[in-house]
Amino acid sequence: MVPAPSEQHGDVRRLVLDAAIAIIELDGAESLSMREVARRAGVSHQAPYHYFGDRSGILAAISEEGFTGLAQAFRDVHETEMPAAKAGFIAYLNFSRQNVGHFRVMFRNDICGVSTHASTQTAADSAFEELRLMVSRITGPGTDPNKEFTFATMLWSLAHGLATLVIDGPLPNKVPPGTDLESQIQAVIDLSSHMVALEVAEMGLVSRH
Amino acid sequence: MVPAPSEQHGDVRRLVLDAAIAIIELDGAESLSMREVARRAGVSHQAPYHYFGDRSGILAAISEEGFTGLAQAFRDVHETEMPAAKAGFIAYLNFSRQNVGHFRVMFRNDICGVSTHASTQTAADSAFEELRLMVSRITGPGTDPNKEFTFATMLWSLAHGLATLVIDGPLPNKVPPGTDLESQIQAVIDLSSHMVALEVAEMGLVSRH
DNA sequence: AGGTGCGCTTGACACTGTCAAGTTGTACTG
DNA sequence: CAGTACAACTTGACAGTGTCAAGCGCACCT
Repeated sequence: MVPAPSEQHGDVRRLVLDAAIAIIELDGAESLSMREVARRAGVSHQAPYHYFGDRSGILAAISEEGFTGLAQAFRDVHETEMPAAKAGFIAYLNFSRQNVGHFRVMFRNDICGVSTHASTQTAADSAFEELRLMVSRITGPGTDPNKEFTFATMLWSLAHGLATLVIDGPLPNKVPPGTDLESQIQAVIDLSSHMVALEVAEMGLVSRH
Repeated sequence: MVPAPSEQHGDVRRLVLDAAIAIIELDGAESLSMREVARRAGVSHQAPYHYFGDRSGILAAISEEGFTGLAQAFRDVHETEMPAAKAGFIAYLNFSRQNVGHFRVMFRNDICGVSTHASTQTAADSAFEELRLMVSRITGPGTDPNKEFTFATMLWSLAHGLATLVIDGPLPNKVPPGTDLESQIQAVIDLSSHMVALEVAEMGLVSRH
């Protein structure tokens, strides 16, 4: 079949990518099939291979896009007036819930392609660097880099754990009656921010001494 | 081919399950193939179906086993003399790292089978109940149930995030030179426990007032 | 002795990822 | 303006996959 002339061309790559993201969002990366992607994008079963090489290529492209977006989300945190930790949590949760397709791929080392696709690797590094910058704003200047890394990992774990439990985990089913998921997420973020603030305050006291 | 008489029978189910867990541990749930499982277990390509119905059945069985194990790990926390929060973190991390195959399936709602397989559901519920009990030991008696749930979710997020970042995420590649993964994990756990203790202490002060 | 059913087996089918080899339009060279 | 090179797809083929259907052997009851 000849390519439909109704479609402005050059978009095929984007069409394919969006179809893939939609499938992952609906059914998980597990059931991402190149042929289904092609069908959704309205192209031959081989067109996706033209742009992405193979299945891992399409996943790498998705996670590259995701890491770029996450880095931007981290940068945007600097603009808010909220405490940095709280703004960071909210940014992470928002990003993950608004980009479920990307998120499901990005943090799965087996399929995200950071170790196999250089451009994905760079995008991931850049997101991580933004995280580091954000954390150094939270802990304040002059913090020991090693301590800072530990702190960053802790914050990251907290945000990442909550996001994955919400998106792919059992949390939505576990919300007690009388409240809803949204307010529980808010409550966890508030509690976490408060707790982090306590820790930062104590770190300040200790280091001042 | 006639079943090999060398194999003591009745073990086939276990053989199949272990083969599946091994595959998931090596290559992720993504690439769990029923036929490969059968090959590893040394049975026909249809034998796994006899015991587990279909692919989702085998995954459900794995996560059921996982949740049962996790519940036990939580129960064992009561025996230690460590602060409960710290012991809980360590238990969660140890469980996840020693049962990577199980863990990779348990917290993926799309494949774990909690919503489709009743026995998996019960096992998951029991693990969650143990978590709740553990948390109530941390926050102390008489805490508002809603607040307690929020606290539980926060602790769970922290532990779960760290575990997933370590097992399937980019953390192992990000450890700064001069330290190793193990000591960084320890440091994050220590920091987290300390921070949680600060929060609990403040909660106590506030409620006392 | 004859049936019943569990614990597997082989066989078949539609579907998958991927390699190989066209086909078409477009851009650029001579 | 013919020629050619190349990107952007296409169709075709192949081995491997999940799953349905049906068959076989053996233990156990009646």
